[in-house]
Amino acid sequence: MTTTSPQGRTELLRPDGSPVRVLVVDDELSITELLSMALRYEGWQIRSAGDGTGAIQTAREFRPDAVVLDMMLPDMDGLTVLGRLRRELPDVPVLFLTAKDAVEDRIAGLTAGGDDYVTKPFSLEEVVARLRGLIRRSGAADRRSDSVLVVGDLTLDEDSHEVSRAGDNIHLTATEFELLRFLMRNPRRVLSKAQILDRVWSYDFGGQANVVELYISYLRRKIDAGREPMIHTRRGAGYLIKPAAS
Amino acid sequence: MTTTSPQGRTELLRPDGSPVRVLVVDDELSITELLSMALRYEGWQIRSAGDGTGAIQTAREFRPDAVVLDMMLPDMDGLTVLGRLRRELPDVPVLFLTAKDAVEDRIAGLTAGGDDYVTKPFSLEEVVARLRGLIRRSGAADRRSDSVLVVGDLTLDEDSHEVSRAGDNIHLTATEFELLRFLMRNPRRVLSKAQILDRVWSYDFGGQANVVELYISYLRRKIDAGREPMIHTRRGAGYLIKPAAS
DNA sequence: TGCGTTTCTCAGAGAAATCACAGGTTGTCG
DNA sequence: CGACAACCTGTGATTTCTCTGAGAAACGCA
Repeated sequence: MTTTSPQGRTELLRPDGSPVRVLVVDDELSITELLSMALRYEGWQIRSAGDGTGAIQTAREFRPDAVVLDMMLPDMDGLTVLGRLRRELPDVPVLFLTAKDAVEDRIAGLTAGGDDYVTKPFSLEEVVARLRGLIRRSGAADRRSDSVLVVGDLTLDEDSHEVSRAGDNIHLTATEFELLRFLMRNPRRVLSKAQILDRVWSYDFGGQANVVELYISYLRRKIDAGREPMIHTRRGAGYLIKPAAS
Repeated sequence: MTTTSPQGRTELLRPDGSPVRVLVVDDELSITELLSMALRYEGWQIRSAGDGTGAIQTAREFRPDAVVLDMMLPDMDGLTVLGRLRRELPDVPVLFLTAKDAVEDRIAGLTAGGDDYVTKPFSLEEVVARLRGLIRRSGAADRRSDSVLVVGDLTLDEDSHEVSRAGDNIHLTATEFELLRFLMRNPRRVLSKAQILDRVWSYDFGGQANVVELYISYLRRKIDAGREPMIHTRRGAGYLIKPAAS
């Protein structure tokens, strides 16, 4: 089931109307806190654990609808945790966190059951998007929820990664896509450059803050080109997207 | 009966609308878990057993619509298990798992009765496809479900392994065929290289991830050659297939 | 055993994406 | 109106990703 909150954001809910529950497992406190904050902001209920033992215990009692699991834990191997987790909750989808260079060996076979993974350092938008995808496909959330964001005549499909405005297909790069997704998931709301940087770029991004301006500029060229603009600047505050009319 | 899930995937269901039930029998825990995960993701109900005794017991109580049976079990011969299984469930189709070099006439003889087999190491696509075939033919699922995938003017017959585009027959190698089947079973959805590798290549594949690129390249040569392309790259995300128009 | 086919590795070419930098433009406020 | 800050965007260097040819190894079959 989906509902639309007063701010215009669409939330995933479970069929009985209660919030989705997510368990976050990582040994770095900074990561669990970063994730917990971001996922709570999605309206989900979050618990976290710092090791495998804690993860199993919490899972047993908390019964999450999805799990975010770092493959590198202090007390036990990620695969072991996965196995025990599966024994407790056979159908829960898992989003793996893994170091970029470890992708080749350990991850093999893990996405086969419909699970997914992101590599560290990740962007929060990416994690949230993938979790939403997992939860949606697992059936923990209402099946009616779909993967298409719509603002005015602008459309973004999270499954096919297709974007179109007024029927015209628009090609976006990966970063442009994530930025637009973030804007469209928060229509009519001003998002500061800092917020955008925090959500769309990876948490260890150390570059100039004006990448955001740059990418907004790219997006405008592709989306607003010769049309009624949808992306607006609020000088000193940030950016927002809204339907062209109004 | 088949229904189409929100992702556009087609699911097998039993005539009464309940999910198909599959029993997985293998002594290696990693294999039963891999299979359970993948088959659950198909929307099926899974039970597993680690030896012949357990298999018989579980079968008696679980009444599966199909069985995946490793021929090499610790406590008894695969044929013995099969015999007892048949006593419990005379009509249930069986998918044998067997080591590559052990493909004797014994197996060949057994499959004459409508059963089937795959050799280890297998790919999940192969197991799923064969199971779907067995279940479909056994009548446990609705007969109307058929074995032809269609995307635009591209057609793939899972039974005859025939592929054609706009009427022209296209010869594919085994790997090309499985890759295309996976793409066509998930049309208009971006599939990452990791997902493709996990589903289409065998679970013990330890090679370079760029085989996927290579085989996509092969497929394009055969399917898109001189035509409107159907296979598309989403840089940084993966690949997807969709009808040429649109 | 020998030959054609298939699978896969490797590596280089090429294309695309990302980002820093810097000069130009616009808006705001005294 | 002028000055400053915020914002926009062209240019190009660098990095990353993808494609594909060539050939080695494994396989299947006669």
